[in-house]
Amino acid sequence: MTPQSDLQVPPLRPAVYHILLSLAGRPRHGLGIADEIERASEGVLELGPGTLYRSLSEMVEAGLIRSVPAPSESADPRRKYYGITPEGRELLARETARLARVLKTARALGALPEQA
Amino acid sequence: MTPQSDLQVPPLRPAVYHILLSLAGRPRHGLGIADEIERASEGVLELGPGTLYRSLSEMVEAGLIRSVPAPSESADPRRKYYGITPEGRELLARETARLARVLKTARALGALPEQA
DNA sequence: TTGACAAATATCCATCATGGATATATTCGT
DNA sequence: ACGAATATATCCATGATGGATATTTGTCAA
Repeated sequence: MTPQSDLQVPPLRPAVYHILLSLAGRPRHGLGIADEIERASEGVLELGPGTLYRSLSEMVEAGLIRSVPAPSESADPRRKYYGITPEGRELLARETARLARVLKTARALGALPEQA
Repeated sequence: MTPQSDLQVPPLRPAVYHILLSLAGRPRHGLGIADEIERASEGVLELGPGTLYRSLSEMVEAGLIRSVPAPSESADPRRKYYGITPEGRELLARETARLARVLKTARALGALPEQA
């Protein structure tokens, strides 16, 4: 009965978190987001088109990201660019802080191959 | 056709990762694992009984954890204790290292409320 | 000791997130 | 202008999750 995922509070779904992260630096368009996520994760994370465009719609609806005009350099008008909103940045910060606490715990337990 | 989750390679499902983490320090029994995860995450992460016992079975099957004799202090023979295996510890280290890289990226983008 | 309650494990089911296939439109290169 | 490629969008089968429920077993007090 209660919704399973709020999209507004941690823990964030991995797709939502990595989309926010990929937009933290600068606006990107749909496939550019997917490419950046795959690049940054060294191929470990792949975002299918279903998850990608569904997540983008939900995140716009939730006010985490919004449509922005295309950067002048890009001429292809098919691309829809998205930028992170202050709300999205706030949520990204909260989830990142949570991850940092998890990692701190893991480090304290010696759950790392080396000091990273 | 290809299995969606391998359970042997990152990215790990959150349930599997946190179970491994909760067992890194010492063996625990089923509900003790769930309690520890909820405690360590300050109530953010909850593990339902479905996910808990299903994950435990899969992880034993995959050789990530194994049944261990109960610590002497505990008298209740209903409890089944699990300990992490070397394979589980190795996987935990790999996934933790991946998280560390994600966090490093997030920090570089200023996606943290403060230095944590 | 016995009866009531609580704890622990286990299974079932509805819901929802995911990835890939597919569809559609539009642009680019030649 | 035409074919190929790009980008977005939707659909569907699969799988992961949480909670309800079931079952067993132990604890505790009277």
